[in-house]
Amino acid sequence: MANNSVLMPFKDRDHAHQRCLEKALDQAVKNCESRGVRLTPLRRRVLELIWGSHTPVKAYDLLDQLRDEQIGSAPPTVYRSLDFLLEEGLIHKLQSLNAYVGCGEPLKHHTSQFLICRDCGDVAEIDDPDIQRVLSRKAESLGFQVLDKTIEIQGLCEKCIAG
Amino acid sequence: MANNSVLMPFKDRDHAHQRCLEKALDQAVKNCESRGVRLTPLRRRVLELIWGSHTPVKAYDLLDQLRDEQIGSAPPTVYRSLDFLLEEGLIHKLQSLNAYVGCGEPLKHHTSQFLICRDCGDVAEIDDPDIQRVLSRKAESLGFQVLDKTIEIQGLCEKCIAG
DNA sequence: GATAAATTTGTTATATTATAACATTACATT
DNA sequence: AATGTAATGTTATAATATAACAAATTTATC
Repeated sequence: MANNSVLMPFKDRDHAHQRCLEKALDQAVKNCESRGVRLTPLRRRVLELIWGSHTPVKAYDLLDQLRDEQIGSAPPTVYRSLDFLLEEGLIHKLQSLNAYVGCGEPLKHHTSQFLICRDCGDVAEIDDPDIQRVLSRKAESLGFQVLDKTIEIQGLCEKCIAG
Repeated sequence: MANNSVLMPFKDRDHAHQRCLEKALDQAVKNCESRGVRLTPLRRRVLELIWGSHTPVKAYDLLDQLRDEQIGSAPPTVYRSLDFLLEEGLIHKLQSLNAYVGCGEPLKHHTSQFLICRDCGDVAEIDDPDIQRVLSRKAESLGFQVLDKTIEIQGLCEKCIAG
């Protein structure tokens, strides 16, 4: 990849999504082991369902899928799993969509930036040092202590512009 | 003000909020006239209520206030007014709070950046050219066409850090 | 292994945020 | 006044999320 600030690219024609799902699950298992937290079957399944989608997933869509599989049955089931996965840095919530995506770089907790295509719904996760720097510098200059960042760019991805 | 990229500052001890409410309302009236859209009593009142608060306002809080005044009575009343005000660039929605704030620079449609204090709830609106530039440049380098931006920094404002 | 403690999940109920659909009223133009 | 358009009212419901408490499971300790 030319640009190493891209944590999760847009999914082009030959993007092998099955592989990145497997990779994500492997990493999640390792992360949870090393942190001494439990990636239970339920939590694991929710993470799989999120990674299984090419686009951000809504909580109640997850709930429907779990119900189809006779796992979990009520909103708290899903929201607790989402809370766990968010807490462990395995997924992100997109505030402008009320939807969830797998984290492209779950090894470290971080803030990142999202490019959201309004046409195809696909999302790219990036963490650009220039963006982080300019935001931190600005906050600092105003005496503001940064605890978290929500950076979501809505627009059209290259593929959709090409038509 | 030292830094002219600040569209709406944090409200310090001697911030005369009544004056900025009046200024905002005056500007809103003028904007709507010049655009040929109607700032009806309801819409105007919603805008006043939003500006009347020092912190972001929730839709259902607005609804409660309107009910107290025997104006409007149901959610659509409020959401329609909010939609109008958003459309006209007179307010902004904070996606990470599901709440609304008056726009510090309603003369032009624009995207801006928000610093949200988790302690006092106060919000500053800025529009920093460096931030805009670095985000635009990054999007462009990925072939992404920007239509809108959600940039919300959560943290602690200077006052609250000082304690 | 039995027991106690802690964590996770189930369950029911409800809170919060937002929109759909259609009726009515107000305003603007003729 | 008649007509068309925009705004608001009204009822119902969709979509997102959490509270509170019970039951089951896992982990730690005896």
